[in-house]
Amino acid sequence: MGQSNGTEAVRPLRGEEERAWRALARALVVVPRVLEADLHAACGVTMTEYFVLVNLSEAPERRLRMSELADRGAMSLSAISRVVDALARRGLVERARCPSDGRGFLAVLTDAGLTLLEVAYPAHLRSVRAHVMRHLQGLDLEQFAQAVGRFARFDEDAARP
Amino acid sequence: MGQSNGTEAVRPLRGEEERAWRALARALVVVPRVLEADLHAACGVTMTEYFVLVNLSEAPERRLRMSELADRGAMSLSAISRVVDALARRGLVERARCPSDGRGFLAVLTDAGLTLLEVAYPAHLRSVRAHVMRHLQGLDLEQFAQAVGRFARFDEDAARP
DNA sequence: GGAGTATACTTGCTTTTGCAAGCATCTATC
DNA sequence: GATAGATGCTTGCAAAAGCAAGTATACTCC
Repeated sequence: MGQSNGTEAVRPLRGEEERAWRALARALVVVPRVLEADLHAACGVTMTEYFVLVNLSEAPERRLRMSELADRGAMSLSAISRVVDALARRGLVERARCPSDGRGFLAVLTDAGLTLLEVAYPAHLRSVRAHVMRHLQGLDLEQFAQAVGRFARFDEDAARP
Repeated sequence: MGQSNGTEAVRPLRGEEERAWRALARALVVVPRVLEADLHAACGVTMTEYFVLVNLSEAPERRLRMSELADRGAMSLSAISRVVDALARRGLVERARCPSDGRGFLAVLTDAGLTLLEVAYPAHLRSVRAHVMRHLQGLDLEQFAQAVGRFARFDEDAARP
């Protein structure tokens, strides 16, 4: 965005910074792919579909607005709209008009959707443990969570390093 | 893959594990998007195009086989093939037949490609520092790199947690 | 209470990418 | 040295997702 002009010198990464960044860059590509593959193998849903189902299952009355789903997942509304469509065609969710706002729509988790989650949730959890959490043993998880949680935050990272 | 059947009980994540995973899951979605946006704003190339250009610039004679590029980037050969096509259309790389193997093709970085990198590299570096590395201050970077570097490795993570 | 604007969602279009099939070339075996 | 299979790359096709334009409903100010 409004950073400086892009050609001035920037200190390159030091050795240990370089290694940390390379490891992370690789993880950014590989982890989503592996989790997606595991989930697909276990129950035939994509990560975004799973995300919608889980969020609905945790919501009061198992229902949420489209925009709420989009916000939580950092996905566009159009993506959510299509994912909910796809889930509705398979009977895993139903669409309903929002009673308090006629412009709004709700996605409602069906019993079939909940049943599918009973397979998908443990499968995904096992996958996350095996591919990710397992490797964090010995680290200070609170410190890790705080650091990673600050990545790409609008407020914090505009300032100079 | 060949894991157990997916319905057996799995211990849910503990509080600090949960927070670490949520932070990471968000980063997995948001970081690539932000870096991509910065890079595009700075010089109009995508991350995968940038990745190809950087790897070529570091290679002997500024040239690499398609398959070598694909391996390094954990991308499919078809994706690389198209990206190199796109770069070639813009004059940033050239294609050449591999002299030692008539089946193979090389992507060769042009002077124009190198010039573009002189803008793209510092822009990307600044972006990585601002959005990611900046937030790792205070952590043991070697330990972080080793842990993250083990994520989604085929060998390690088949075993039980 | 009506006109104009804002909001919620949907849909058409485009881009990116993986998979699978196809083609060219190389290698091994006879 | 000819034939069979393996390998390297390209290309057709389909899925996923963002942007922008369209539609329907709500809100605001007169």
